[in-house]
Amino acid sequence: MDLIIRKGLTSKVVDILIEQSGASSVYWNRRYEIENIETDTEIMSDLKKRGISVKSFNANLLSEPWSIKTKTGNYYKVFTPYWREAKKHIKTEPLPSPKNALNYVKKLESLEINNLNLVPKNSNWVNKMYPHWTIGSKGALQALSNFANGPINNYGENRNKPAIDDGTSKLSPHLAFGEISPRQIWSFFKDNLEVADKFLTEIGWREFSYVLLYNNPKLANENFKEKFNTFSWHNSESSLNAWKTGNTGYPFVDAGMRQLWKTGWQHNRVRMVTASFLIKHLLIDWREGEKWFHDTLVDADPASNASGWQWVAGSGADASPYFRIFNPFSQGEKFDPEGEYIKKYIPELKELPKKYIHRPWEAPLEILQKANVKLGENYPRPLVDHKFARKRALEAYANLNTT
DNA sequence: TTTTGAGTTGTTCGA
DNA sequence: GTCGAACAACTCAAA
Repeated sequence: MDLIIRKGLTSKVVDILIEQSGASSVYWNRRYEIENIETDTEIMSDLKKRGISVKSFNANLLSEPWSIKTKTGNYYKVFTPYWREAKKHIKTEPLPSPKNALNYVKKLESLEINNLNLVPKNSNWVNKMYPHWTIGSKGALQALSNFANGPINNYGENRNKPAIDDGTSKLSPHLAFGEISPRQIWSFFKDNLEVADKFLTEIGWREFSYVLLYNNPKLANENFKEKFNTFSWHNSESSLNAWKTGNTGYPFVDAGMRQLWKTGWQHNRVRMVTASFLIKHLLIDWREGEKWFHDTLVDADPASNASGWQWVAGSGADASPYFRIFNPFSQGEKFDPEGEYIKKYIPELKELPKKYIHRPWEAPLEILQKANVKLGENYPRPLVDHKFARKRALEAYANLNTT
């Protein structure tokens, strides 16, 4: 059986395929963004009217977002009780493979994937990403097995250290593109649920994010908590650009933003720090960060990305408390004590001793000179003072409750 | 209906 | 250097 690739308006393409193949049934896997739900619902009802059998399935999630409910029948808005309940409903046994392979009556015409211009030709940024990822389900299964054969055992600790390359599973892009399903992952660990618990909880967050997105289709655009609608975000194109390009003057933040630009991915621990910096140190609207991450991440997921940004902003369900403002250099000192992560993505700082690598602005001039660091020239000074920014954010968030 | 306990990942300050 | 408390008030979920 071959994969048939077609291009065009979904409803039309499906019609043409039905006609060409003589199909009497159409099956697909469900999607959860509002536009896709609408498209799929429309096509489903149209096909049914014409006597064609239609079935849709869940291949993307462990549980359908509408299936896990509180005692009063509402969807969960707090992760911990959600996950406690959701875990009870997970079926660990995958379905058996079909007995008979599907056969087409005749061979159908297909577009060539290489002719679709899916990958930009006249740019070098895309080539930089290939070494970091093996695209496709083979790459996904390989990543899963590599992770299960070792790193999972130290996941609780190593997942917070961005310099450790295999501290996390790196499965996110494979999940985002459907190259692996969460049920395959669950089933893989079904005899070691205890060992994998911390990791599987992260899969749980992905599930929970889909519950939030399904029940709040505008999760990426509108504050989950309405009181945030009056928050007056700062509008600074130059600060936003400094953040995007990794030029805030805080090495841990900048390393993260440069990792994102270079590899299409950013370590989870660092995502929290860079997001917190944009929102709380710069007071820039979380939606700006959400958009940038959505554009640049190879694992960009409409549910996880939106709910993650709202969580950091404090505007989301079960959100991070207002006083949780990450310190952009002490996070680095804590989770990258040797500065290896910094050196990897900011080579300009690689000669700096670790004592100063997370806060070069405090280094004596002679040490900076010896390390060939010229603040304001080959590496920026801090965009904002941490103490000042922290106080300013706390006041802005306090205002939220009194207005 | 009311009550109760809890809520991913932090930082700072002062004893 | 270590440790506990404070940093607000609110909403959620279950008993």
